[in-house]
Amino acid sequence: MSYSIAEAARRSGLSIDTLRYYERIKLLEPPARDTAGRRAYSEEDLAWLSFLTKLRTTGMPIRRMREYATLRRRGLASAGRRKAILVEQRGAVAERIAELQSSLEILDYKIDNYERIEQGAPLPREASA
Amino acid sequence: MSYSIAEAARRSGLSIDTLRYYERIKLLEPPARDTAGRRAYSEEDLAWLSFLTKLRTTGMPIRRMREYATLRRRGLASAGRRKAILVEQRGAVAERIAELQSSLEILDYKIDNYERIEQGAPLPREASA
DNA sequence: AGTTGACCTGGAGTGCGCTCCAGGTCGTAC
DNA sequence: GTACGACCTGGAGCGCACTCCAGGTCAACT
Repeated sequence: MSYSIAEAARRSGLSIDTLRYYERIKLLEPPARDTAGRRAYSEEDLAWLSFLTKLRTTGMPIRRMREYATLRRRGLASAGRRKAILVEQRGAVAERIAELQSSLEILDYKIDNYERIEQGAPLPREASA
Repeated sequence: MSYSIAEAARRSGLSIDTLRYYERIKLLEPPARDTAGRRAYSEEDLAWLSFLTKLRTTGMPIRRMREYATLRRRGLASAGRRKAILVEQRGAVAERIAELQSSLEILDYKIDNYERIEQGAPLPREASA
């Protein structure tokens, strides 16, 4: 079974333009083509795309995904370096989560202040609100 | 007490260029000037800058921060709308945390696979690794 | 009086990650 | 045989958040 670019876009959640863009910048290996020269994505292509979109969600820059993609093409021998990239990214994600959690507290605090203002309480000392 | 732009940069963690940029785009009210026309940031300016950098950490786009900054200039009457912005941002941050947490799990799973490969285990079925 | 260094302005340039466009080719439906 | 719609290519354009630069002013130090 293979998929047109429109289908691949639908399934991956990426736009058609983005799929072609990812191919240009070598995030994707060029998919097969049908007799008319149109792209025909395989299940495997879609699995890779799905993984890529997950990496993107982690905030990994395209440059780094490209590195990973290149290593992947080199096969098993590159497994160690691919793992290292994922481990590094896991660290970055954990840090970002911590950062967001602490900014959540700040937001809560500020929102609280606004609620007190609504209830007619005095303004907080700091004027940065 | 007031601070030179270099001091303000050091204290806020922003670059001098970014401070001038934020002023240009109206995220900051123009700070006072000394007799030579150089910017002199007040404590209050720094407090606002510190809050801005926190909003930035939450991933709030500058456009939205500008909106907040504009409302702030309107004073107490705008408190409700400012609160709404913060509440919305809190929601966005919570969502982003959830997203990152689920991608952490995916990373863990992938890293696990690589560890099994290192131990000579068979490759996972899916080829997207 | 001259040099230094921090600052000033207006404007151009950068890297990222897409997104859009013009002009063209195919296969299918009428 | 022609109209349509999906696809193709190469390349330009865009929004974001800075970052850098040239050319100039000013106060302080030697």
